[in-house]
Amino acid sequence: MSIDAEQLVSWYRDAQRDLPWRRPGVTAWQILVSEFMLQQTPVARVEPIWLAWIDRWPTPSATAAAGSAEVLRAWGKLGYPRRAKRLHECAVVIAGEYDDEVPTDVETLLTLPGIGAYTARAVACFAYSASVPVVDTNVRRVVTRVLRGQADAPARARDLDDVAALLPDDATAPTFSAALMELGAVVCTARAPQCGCCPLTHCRWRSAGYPEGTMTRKVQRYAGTDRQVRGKLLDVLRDSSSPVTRAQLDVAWLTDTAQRDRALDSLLVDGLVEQTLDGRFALAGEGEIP
DNA sequence: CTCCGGTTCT
DNA sequence: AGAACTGGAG
Repeated sequence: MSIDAEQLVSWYRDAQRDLPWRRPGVTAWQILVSEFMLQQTPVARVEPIWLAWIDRWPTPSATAAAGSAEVLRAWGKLGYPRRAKRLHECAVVIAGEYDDEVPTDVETLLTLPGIGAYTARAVACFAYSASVPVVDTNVRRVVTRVLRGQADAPARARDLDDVAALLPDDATAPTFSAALMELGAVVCTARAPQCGCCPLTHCRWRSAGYPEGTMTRKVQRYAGTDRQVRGKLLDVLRDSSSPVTRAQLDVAWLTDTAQRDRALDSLLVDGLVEQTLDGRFALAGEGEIP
């Protein structure tokens, strides 16, 4: 059981989106930055921020030198700001321990902050053309449908090996991986798949008559959660170039004071916010000398 | 397994 | 009102 690499790759060569991090001349670090930003975040929202970001900080050392507070500010409202902190930490390590060059092997990449199983392989594959399986939610969905005939399925430890077995045994492997992700992103989508535009001639899901998915997803609310409160608190800190008082933070969320306190505490624990000696609050690294 | 943003589309 | 979005870490 496999996926026709020829069909998929030739479709990709013609139909791929013109994304800025896919253009020639983009460095491994800049691809790494795009992968951090794309974690759980749609392409359309990442694009403008990535363009401004690499123009301002094109290298790990430039990013490290900027300081974590400025990096958190530039991250803006992209979401999951812990990613920004980890990206800055990543820059510090690469600049300091790897001579400003992104490591090429998956094992080393996995040791860096914010880089997990997906991002390590995405960087190795897309930045260094390594023939490694790149498995994100899109790839998992495509493989589940085409090869297993199910609309969706939970992630399994086997997924990595299964996708590795699908890779063509030649130099087109990285393109095949990009194409698999692209197919999941624009054709074989979660909600309204465009099967009429699918380049694959064999698909078990189609043969089976598109059976419904059975996965019960968790609701992941946002309004009224601690995450929203954390966002409100960070809004205040991003907009201030100097530390703010507790009272200035308190007005950001008056609905539930216990929740507000819990949110602020979690930001301190995550290292996104720091308290100054006089008891005020600031973005982490605000006081550092750039 | 849970938590962690914020926007957009349906 | 839900769901989806190129995940990682505790």
